[in-house]
Amino acid sequence: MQIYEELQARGLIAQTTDEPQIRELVNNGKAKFYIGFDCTADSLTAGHFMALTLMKRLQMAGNKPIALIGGGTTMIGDPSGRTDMRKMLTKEDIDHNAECFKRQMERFIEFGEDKAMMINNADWLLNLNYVEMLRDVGACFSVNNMLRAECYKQRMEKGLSFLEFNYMIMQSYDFYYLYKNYDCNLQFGGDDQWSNMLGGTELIRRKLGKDANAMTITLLTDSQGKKMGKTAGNAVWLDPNKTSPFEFYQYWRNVADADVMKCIRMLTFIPIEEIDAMENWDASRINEKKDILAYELTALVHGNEEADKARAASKALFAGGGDDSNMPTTEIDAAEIPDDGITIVDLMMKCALCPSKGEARRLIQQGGVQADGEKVSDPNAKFTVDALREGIKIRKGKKVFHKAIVK
RNA sequence: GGGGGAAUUCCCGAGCGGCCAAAGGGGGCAGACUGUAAAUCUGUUGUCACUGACUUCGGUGGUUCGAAUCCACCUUCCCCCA
Repeated sequence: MQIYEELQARGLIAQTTDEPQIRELVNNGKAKFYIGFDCTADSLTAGHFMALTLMKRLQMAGNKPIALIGGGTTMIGDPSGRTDMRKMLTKEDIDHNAECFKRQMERFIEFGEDKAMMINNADWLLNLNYVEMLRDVGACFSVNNMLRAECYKQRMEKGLSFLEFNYMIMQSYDFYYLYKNYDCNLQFGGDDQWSNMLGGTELIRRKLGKDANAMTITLLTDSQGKKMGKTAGNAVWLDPNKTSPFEFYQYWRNVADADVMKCIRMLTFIPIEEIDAMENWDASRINEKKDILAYELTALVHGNEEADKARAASKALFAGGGDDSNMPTTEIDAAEIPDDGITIVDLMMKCALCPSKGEARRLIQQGGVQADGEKVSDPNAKFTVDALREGIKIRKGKKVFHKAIVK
């Protein structure tokens, strides 16, 4: 099976400009494609992960990826799919974020001569001269068409600033620039980027009379239609300091039944044939599938060693017994504990298990807290320094485990 | 440039000068049921020294015994006209 067919089989392809052409390029390793990443935060997220795997897949098939860091476009802010304006980031923030992105990508994709490239669009966008730029490409955009674009639809109701309106032009300019200077003939991106990407192919056609192509990847949504890669509104980060490998593992371990196979297909590198075989597994093996998904992804992002640890910690906690040495742990200084012991509420605060004492109390009153396997029902229950020397396992709710230990 | 309207807690959104820590919904968290799933039901959802106190309704002042609510100015956003 060739790469394009594989992408199809994995359900990754959403829209394409010219399918036969793209297929031809990609399958013969002749594609030089780019994917843009706007650096709105200091870490990539699970949402970017699919784009990274796509780059890797195509790279393995002999194509050349360009990772475009959006140091310039982030100055504008993409309004696609948003109902409100993004917070404006300072130049310094953006530079810092771009640097973080770079480090994370390097761990995942091979960069270097003849391999993959990493470029920052700040290099050309920030030096553009307004009038020159307008005369150069401004005439190639029809405001009438832009206003019809799907990506602005939501904002037409709530209001769209001129700043953001220009995002599409910047992104189009990127593609044009890369096409001219780097022979980049393809752009890939999330399906929400479709209109921005078409802006680029259109610009290239008008300016150079050449055809460039664009293809979007299916957005990873759960069975409820919500974007995946978020918990309670917070992103699942690829940076281990922001989302620990254990949490990362747990996120995927906890996906809904209905979403497991989809995630395995779209995100892992397990061969299609094996995945097809998994589809026929007995329903009772559903948890096995979730474990595979979680393990594979954790290993890809954090390495096998961390994935092993996360899996071991998970097994120890949920399957009972076993090794708990990988449980998230807070070390407390003995001096911080009063002579007659620390209350469970304070202890939970120390471990950052809840944002306020009130919430800790409520949790306890509702029976959601256990210490070393025993339900704690009194918010004033105390633990002495001696008891804590051995370490106490606190369990919050069903899934959050934490060890507190005095050193 | 002219006219009109809006800003409330994580989000949407109700709110009579005192009975407002502020309805309702969503989301979150916890409990029950389960399989670390989904669905469902229940509780809960500003902070703390928690039968009490304190801080919150875009900002700053003011009126009042008392202001989310009234007034002035400012900021931001939306709509209509140019």
